[in-house]
Amino acid sequence: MMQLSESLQDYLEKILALESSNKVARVKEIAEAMGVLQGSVTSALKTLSSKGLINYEPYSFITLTPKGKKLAQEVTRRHAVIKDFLGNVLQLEAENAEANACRIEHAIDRIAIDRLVQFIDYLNNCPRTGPDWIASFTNYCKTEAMDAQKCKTCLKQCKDDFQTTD
Amino acid sequence: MMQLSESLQDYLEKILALESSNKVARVKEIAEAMGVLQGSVTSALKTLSSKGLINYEPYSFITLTPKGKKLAQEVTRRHAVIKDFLGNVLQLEAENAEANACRIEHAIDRIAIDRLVQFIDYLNNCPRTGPDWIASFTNYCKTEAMDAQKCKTCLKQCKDDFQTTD
DNA sequence: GGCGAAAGTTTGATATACCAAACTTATATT
DNA sequence: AATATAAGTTTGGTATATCAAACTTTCGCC
Repeated sequence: MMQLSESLQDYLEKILALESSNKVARVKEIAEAMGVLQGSVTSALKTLSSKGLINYEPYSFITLTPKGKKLAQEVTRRHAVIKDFLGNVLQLEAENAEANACRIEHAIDRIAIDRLVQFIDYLNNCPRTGPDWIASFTNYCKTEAMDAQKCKTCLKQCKDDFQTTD
Repeated sequence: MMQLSESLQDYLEKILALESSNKVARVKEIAEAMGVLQGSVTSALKTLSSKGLINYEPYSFITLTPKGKKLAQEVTRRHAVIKDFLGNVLQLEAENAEANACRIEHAIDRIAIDRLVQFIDYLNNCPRTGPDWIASFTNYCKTEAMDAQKCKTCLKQCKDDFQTTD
């Protein structure tokens, strides 16, 4: 499709978020969300507009075109998937998961994201893993040890749980 | 520590690889490895040299300083961990795992990488998961279905395997 | 309606990273 | 040792993304 710079992808993402909450986006809000000055936003908006991704007239509000919205949603989805993995699988703190997701969303391609979605799904729903396996991973992160006896008990519990809820 | 641009981190990474195989790195080889022209390499080398990360004299070969080597090894480790996860856990094709790792290595921080290492380790060694669980995930990716009966069999097999190898 | 503040834009500057092409140095061969 | 060629460097230019500060437009309020 169209290869946008990381920066422009970020602008689209913020514009979508503002559009979702406020109907439209304004330069000042985008600048605050991006942590840049308003002048930088105006430059970016011109570029996005020239690529047909936003509706932009000087001194007016900003909305996404259908094309821009689709792209913004893709970026937002990548962000959400990665944050989910980092926060709910790796059990990173929310702030850290967010910070890493912001960067990784630009570095990962469609094939990898789609597979990651499948992985998270499988991990959550396979009876051999699921939420209690993730909890046991969290515990492992604290203790750094695997104990054969504990594993045996854990495994038995896991099997019993699945058989009874069957 | 010192925040290097993605590009300079890539240069360090390539220089380490060349140093490992050839003792020293040369401009031409770095240019080939990076996919840029030699003139671009010379510019980057000056910057790396000014930051005390490489030993560089015009028209001579290049080696890493201890500081540069440490940084290069960190980048290389991040790369290897991510490639391992993408290739051996998510089961992406080697080329795709490599391409994504090249980009993600610059986007992920130490906390996330360290946790990912723990996760891969736990996934490989926990009796509830391990290589056969990953194989069952790979199979799931093809079929996109979870079957309670299959799960029951899979879980029983998993438990039996662990008990006998105990 | 006019005016002041807030919002938005423009301009000129900086920094990074790259290329193309001219130029310099090193080397390899005879 | 001379010279052609390969390797390395320099120069000038492009593109992106940002800031600071001057400038313009819009909008609310009296």
